[in-house]
Amino acid sequence: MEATKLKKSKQRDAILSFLKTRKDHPTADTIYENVRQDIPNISLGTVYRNLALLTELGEIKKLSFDGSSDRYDPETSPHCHFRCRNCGKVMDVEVDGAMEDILSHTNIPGQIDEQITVFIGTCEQCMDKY
Amino acid sequence: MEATKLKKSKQRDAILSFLKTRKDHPTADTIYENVRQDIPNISLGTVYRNLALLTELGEIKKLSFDGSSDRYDPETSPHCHFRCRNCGKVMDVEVDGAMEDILSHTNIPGQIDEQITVFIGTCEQCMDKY
DNA sequence: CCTATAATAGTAATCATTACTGTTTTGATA
DNA sequence: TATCAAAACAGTAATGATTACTATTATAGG
Repeated sequence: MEATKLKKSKQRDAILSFLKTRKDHPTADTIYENVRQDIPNISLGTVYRNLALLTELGEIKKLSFDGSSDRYDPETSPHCHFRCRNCGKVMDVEVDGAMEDILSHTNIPGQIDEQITVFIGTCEQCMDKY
Repeated sequence: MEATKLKKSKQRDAILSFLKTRKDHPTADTIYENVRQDIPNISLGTVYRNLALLTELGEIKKLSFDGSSDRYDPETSPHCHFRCRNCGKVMDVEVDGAMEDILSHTNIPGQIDEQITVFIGTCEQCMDKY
């Protein structure tokens, strides 16, 4: 399996630089709608293909949640997320040190590459509403 | 919103009791194929509807992963999972104490109902293969 | 038994994502 | 700068898991 040579594309650049302006983990469709402001005839397939490629290259992270579209995160350093089950919002969560601790408590056979932690609940704004 | 009165159904009982025999977190389709041995004309929609109902009742847990079908877990006490990115297998992981620790390291605004932790990597069997 | 309604089987629809196809862009080389 | 293979693209069709719909059947209270 030969490593295929990467060629630059303005579509990919636009997708990545748009994502870097956002802290709200947008979906492929949101990215599409926004990048379309600059590149009107970009196709949704191109957005998906480049998001997959960027994820593979480790430049971004893909976040999957129950029952909703995948989201994309420009922040690749280890951190975890909080998701509001009322409004669907996804926020970053700091967990200084705790991520390493958890590994010392487990006994998993095999090799661990990645750890995903998501807190599910109700965000402040949605708490205030009801 | 009136609480609708639950009526028993042999389909739901069969789904739940089948799931309780398994430790491998089967998908809706696997559950369907197995329950079909006993109830040949059960429909896939019935399986999905009852899995959703049982999840809502808190009798089982639904597990969502990137790129694959949802899985269902008869074990409702807090624990986390390991997923092999090679073969897709999902295993239970013990994390005595560590789950509580992580919360003390975070500072989330809002109310937390649930914490999901998944380790991604390569399982022992798949490591041996290559 | 009667009746209201929960639950069902079977099928159709939805929706996010991926695959396909013919065209355009990129970049290495002459 | 002209040539050429491969990467990337736009546009569209296909996929696959899940949900919604509809007419029928099963459940349970009076």
